[in-house]
Amino acid sequence: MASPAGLRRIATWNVNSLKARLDRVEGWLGIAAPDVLLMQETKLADEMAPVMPFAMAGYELAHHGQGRWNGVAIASRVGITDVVTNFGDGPVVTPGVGAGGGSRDEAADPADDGLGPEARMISARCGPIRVVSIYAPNGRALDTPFYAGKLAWFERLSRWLEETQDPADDLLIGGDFNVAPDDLDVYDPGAYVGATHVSPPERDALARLRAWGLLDVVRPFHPEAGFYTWWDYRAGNFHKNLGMRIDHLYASRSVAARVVAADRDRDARKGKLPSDHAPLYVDLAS
DNA sequence: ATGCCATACGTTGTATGA
Repeated sequence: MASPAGLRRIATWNVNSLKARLDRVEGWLGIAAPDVLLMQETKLADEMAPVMPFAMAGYELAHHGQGRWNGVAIASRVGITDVVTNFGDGPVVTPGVGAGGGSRDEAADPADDGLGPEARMISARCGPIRVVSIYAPNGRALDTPFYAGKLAWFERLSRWLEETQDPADDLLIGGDFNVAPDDLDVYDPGAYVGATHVSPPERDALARLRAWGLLDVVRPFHPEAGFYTWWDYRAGNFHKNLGMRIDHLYASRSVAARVVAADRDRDARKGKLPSDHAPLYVDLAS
């Protein structure tokens, strides 16, 4: 009799280019041995996704990218089925715009570079649960259309959950939310007054996700200050632990009840040419 | 020391990141 699919560890990592980081990601798979790895900022087109290197490591790879910016992926060694990208909205076709161009709709998508909608969401069933890998927009500054676009993107995420998912099911959503939910998640809250990542509307967007039926499954295991997932490359901020906790793993109640440990791997942020984010992971009871 | 920015695209620099 086959044992149930062994899903013990789920991780998320903003790799800041999967092409540039492939060796480090492969190395980390060998060290941390996650069963599922959610990735963000792969910065690859789908046809450039490193399917074979992941296969050699024992993982199937589902990738949703656009090329130069953004890009999200799921690697799994417990199966990948029922993949959904971009909330199932599919490619956006602007009516009346031919190959020769046409006016861009800045209000609808301020970051639209003409290469299609930004690749910021991919979801799949991996063994017994559905996972979602997300890369929320940065927002840049509060008085820009990019900030409004960030809030609209979170609304789209909430609406997708509300319309297509059931909080009673086994679900985990992880990634780079680009929001620090609490002042404890910022090295210097005073330095971030009036900035993105900490504004009440952004924090409300995360609260709406929790209200739908998701729980932060990392913070309960690490209530301490200074538990960050991102550090600016510049000014030795990593080495001074001047960072923010903006990567998160949120789980439905049934999954959250099975989480027995959570941590981030600061070692993966060390050394030459690291990502500016550390991987974050949870362990589930069998 | 964990050690003082990195990515892609492209060209002598620009956009982006958070």
